[in-house]
Amino acid sequence: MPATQLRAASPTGSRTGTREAILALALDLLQARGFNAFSYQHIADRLGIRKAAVHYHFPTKADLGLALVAHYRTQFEDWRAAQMEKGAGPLDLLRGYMAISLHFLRDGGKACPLGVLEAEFASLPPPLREAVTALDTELREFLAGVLEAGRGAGIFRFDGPAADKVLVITASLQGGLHIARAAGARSFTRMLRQLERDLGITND
Amino acid sequence: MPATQLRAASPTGSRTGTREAILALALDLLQARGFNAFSYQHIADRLGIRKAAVHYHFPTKADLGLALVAHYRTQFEDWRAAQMEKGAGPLDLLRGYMAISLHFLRDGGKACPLGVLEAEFASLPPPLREAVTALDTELREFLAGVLEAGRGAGIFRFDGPAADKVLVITASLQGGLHIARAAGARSFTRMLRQLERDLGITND
DNA sequence: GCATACTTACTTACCAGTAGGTAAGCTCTT
DNA sequence: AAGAGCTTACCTACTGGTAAGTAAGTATGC
Repeated sequence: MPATQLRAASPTGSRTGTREAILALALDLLQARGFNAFSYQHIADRLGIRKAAVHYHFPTKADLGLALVAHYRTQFEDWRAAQMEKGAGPLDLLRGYMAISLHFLRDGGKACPLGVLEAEFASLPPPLREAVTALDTELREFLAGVLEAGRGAGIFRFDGPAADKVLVITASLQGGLHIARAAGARSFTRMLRQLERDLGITND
Repeated sequence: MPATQLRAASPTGSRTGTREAILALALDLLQARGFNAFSYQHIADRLGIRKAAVHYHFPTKADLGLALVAHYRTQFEDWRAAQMEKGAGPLDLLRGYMAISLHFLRDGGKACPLGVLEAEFASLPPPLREAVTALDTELREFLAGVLEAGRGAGIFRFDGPAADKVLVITASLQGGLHIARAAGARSFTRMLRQLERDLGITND
């Protein structure tokens, strides 16, 4: 899509920004309701455009899902780059990652995009499944590095491989966001505190 | 539902067992695909009956969802009663609970019914939401008791309130079952081992 | 500098399929 | 005779997706 690149490069080229508006709204709907629980019609209605306009930008729902994963991946990469630039340590990185989840929860009870897609995994188009698996792996590898570095620096304390510990932490965060919808937001903040205790982090 | 009680009480009263077959299949579909991802038509097709027959037993999908939660609750109560009868200790109970999750995963990559319903919480009929919250609370209270008893007996070792630790464990189990679909079944068994390590359980 | 050719970003109008749900009738057992 | 347990036939709403058309902008050749 050379035209898209052109628009992205030159601000004057983007007259409406419809594509970006669809992506932002769809990510919201995905996190708040799930991939199978929103339709092109919902997006069109809330954006004041026609359904076919959504299909123009994202021909099939699989295309939209793929773009959503790519969009979320970009957001994560930007966050990671910003953290690295300001020299964030393992504790900053872990707490920053937790803060992202907490922000989701407070923003209308949203969940992690990957957690939502994994919950609906069986009904996802195969290409979307592969994209989810790939990003999921990337996030876990990043966090495993954070955990290992933190343990080496004496900031975290835990038994077993960091690759196993990261599974507990990401599963807790994703599952905890879902549980918080039924059990209340406090359940999630209490869970976060417990996750820190389980890493030997002593709170002031 | 007097008819249900009658059929359940007197085996001769149940000629076909259609109601039970619907419940069993619907629970399967719920765990494997999600509440919004199966339809009355799916159930009817796989059971060799008509869609209206499903509506006869469960007029609306909310009714079916409510029955599903009640059904799962009964299964849990039966399991708990059986464990209590054979004098299971905290470690048996915790591992038994983990084994249920592992059994779900191996039975076609199914997830915890409550975890699935919580992931779709926003699109659930309000009565169903309340039933989910109630059962979720019950399960957590049970497990918190197990954790506290185990800590008192020197079997488990963890910091903080058992009510917080149970949030980490249930969120891990529910989230871990979803993640396993994208990351593979091994990720779940490794996560289970880490959960045990985080409780100070030393494996042979 | 102006017409021609083409692209972008939509709209209107439609499609087949499926969703949940209902009313009326049939059949078998008690 | 009555009711439980269905079936047939239907309804409306909505799903993802497509075809055809159009207004507005951009690029190119002369």
